[in-house]
Amino acid sequence: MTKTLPQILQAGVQRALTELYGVDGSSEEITLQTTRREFAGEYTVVTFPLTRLARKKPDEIAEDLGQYLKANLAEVADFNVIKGFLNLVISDAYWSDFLLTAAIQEDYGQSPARDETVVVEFSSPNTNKPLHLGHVRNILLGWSASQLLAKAGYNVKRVQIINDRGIAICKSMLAWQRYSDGATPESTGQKPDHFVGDYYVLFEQKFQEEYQQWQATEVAQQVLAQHAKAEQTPAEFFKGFSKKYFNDYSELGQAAKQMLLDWEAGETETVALWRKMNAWVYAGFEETYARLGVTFDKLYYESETYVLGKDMVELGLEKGAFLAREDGSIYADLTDAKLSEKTLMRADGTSIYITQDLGTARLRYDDFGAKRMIYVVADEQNHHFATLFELLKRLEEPYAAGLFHLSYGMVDLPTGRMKSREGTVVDADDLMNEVIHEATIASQERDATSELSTEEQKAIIRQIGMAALKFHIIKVGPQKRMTFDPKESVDMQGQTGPYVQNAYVRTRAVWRKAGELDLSAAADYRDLAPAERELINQLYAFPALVRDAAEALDPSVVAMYCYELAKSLHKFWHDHSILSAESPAAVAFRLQLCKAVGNTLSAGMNLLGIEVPERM
RNA sequence: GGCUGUGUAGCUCAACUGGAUAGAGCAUUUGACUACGAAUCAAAAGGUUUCAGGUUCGAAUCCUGACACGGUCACCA
Repeated sequence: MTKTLPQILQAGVQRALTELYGVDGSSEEITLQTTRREFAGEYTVVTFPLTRLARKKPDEIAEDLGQYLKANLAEVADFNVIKGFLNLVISDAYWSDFLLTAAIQEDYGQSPARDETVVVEFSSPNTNKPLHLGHVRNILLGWSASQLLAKAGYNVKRVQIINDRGIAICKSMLAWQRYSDGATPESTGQKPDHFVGDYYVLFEQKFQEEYQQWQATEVAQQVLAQHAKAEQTPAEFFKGFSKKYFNDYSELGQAAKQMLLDWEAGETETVALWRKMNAWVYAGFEETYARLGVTFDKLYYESETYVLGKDMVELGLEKGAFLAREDGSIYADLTDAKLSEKTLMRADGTSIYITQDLGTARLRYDDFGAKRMIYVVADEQNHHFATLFELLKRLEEPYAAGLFHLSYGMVDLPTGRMKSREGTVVDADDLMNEVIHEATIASQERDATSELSTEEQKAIIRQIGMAALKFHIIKVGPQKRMTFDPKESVDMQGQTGPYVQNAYVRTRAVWRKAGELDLSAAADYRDLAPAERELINQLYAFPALVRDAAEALDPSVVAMYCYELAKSLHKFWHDHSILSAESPAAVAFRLQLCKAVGNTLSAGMNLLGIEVPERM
């Protein structure tokens, strides 16, 4: 392994401190950062922290260090001092050599494989309705995170747990049973997950109707009189009462709950219906996943995992990690970990939601031997995962230290929060159709691919539309709650996916035009232009950036990087000729530069799950 | 109320984890296609980083306290 520039410079400064001032500079006191764009140079030493050691003024230290580094390090060609900041200019020879030997490699940025498996769980939908915008953010994050980890050398397993049982799917089932008249996705021509989702919506409608009628009854008025607070209007009260109504009064609620019981009892007809409707949903999901370009290594089904975990609770009890109450229920006291008491098993021996998560974690460890597992789940479940991880830690599970909740903010619309009950949910399929539609219009205006077949054109347009959508979502840091404006998501100019794609397309176009050329002269090229230095410098940052992003599980930094690199390419393109450059050396060098930039843009976008077309 | 996240240009987001004059895009105004692709480039304008203290050479970033908006605090999933 050759040393990186920061390592070389750091060591150089350390030696300089010893030789010039006779002091030992520890690496913490040497702050090295990349130089801001408005100054000459690529790396900057901040000398303020060194004043105590050297007992000199910051700018004098900077001057001393600059002289020393320029004289003693081949990599440092020049320097300038502004206040206490020492800006170092790296030599053209170093950059040129780096570009032609390292950055040009096909797999540039790929870390060597390590013998460590990471499981990434994402998407994990319910099966009662189709995927929506919230899932899209989840899926993009999960996919990118897994790509990043793979690029960083990990062996990655992508999984999801499909929430295929429970009251929600029973609602869809019941509504279908009562109101469908035997309709199927085939008979109506609908996408099958949408078909099922429509019955879920229908159930809610029918339930609301029933609820409305009930509110006029005497029973309802009695309930109102007894339970409503002083300042509540009847409408307000009934709004909050709907869950209780569902459980205690509703005929539809009773029927749905009965269906759940039948399912748990393995009643044949119910199970058959459940199978049929879930099969429809899976067919629909598969299509959506395919359009999004994601795949999974293993699917877990809640219907199979929901019974797991009980043995672990028992084990925890034996170990003394968990406690039993007088009624026989089992709980964990997590108050010393700033969490609350958490019940893990009811007195009747039935389990709680979190119990199955214990079991599923163990199941995955057994399946993959992974000591790191990442759960991509929205931040509304922060507390749940904090609890889950604490429990696994107390059970002394071997993978407990490697658990991570990749928590992300939920997606709002400009009009506010998405609410399925109010019908404001943005459907994933509709969204994709919309961006592809916009890409079609934009493409027609430009007419740059008309010599290609219709098939090829459609494929490119799909890639452009999906790039716009994905980039728009993934560029926002995960932790941040984001506002999704559909109008902005179809933008194709400025800080967007298509902008990056366009930069890539340019690097390909110039190579197509170049044909067969002798590129050996590239190494003779001297006097790099600022735009060239900028590009190479950015390329240089890529591997470390990928490693950092993988460690932080933050794809948004990769998105910003791709944008910045594309921007530099566009500027370079505008300022310099490539094929008619001033010398054969310049032509060759710039072509190689284009190749390296193109490769890196492609690799970066691939990390985000975004394809780059050859033309657009 | 406890815990937790967020608050930066009109809008959507950055800021290398304490460094230089807080940066991009969109929108607005203006300029550049007879060039290897204008889905591009260049320029203007836009800020008391929610507020008040503190820590130090230096704060959007760290600490304290407010304020605003989310989330969460089940023997629900």
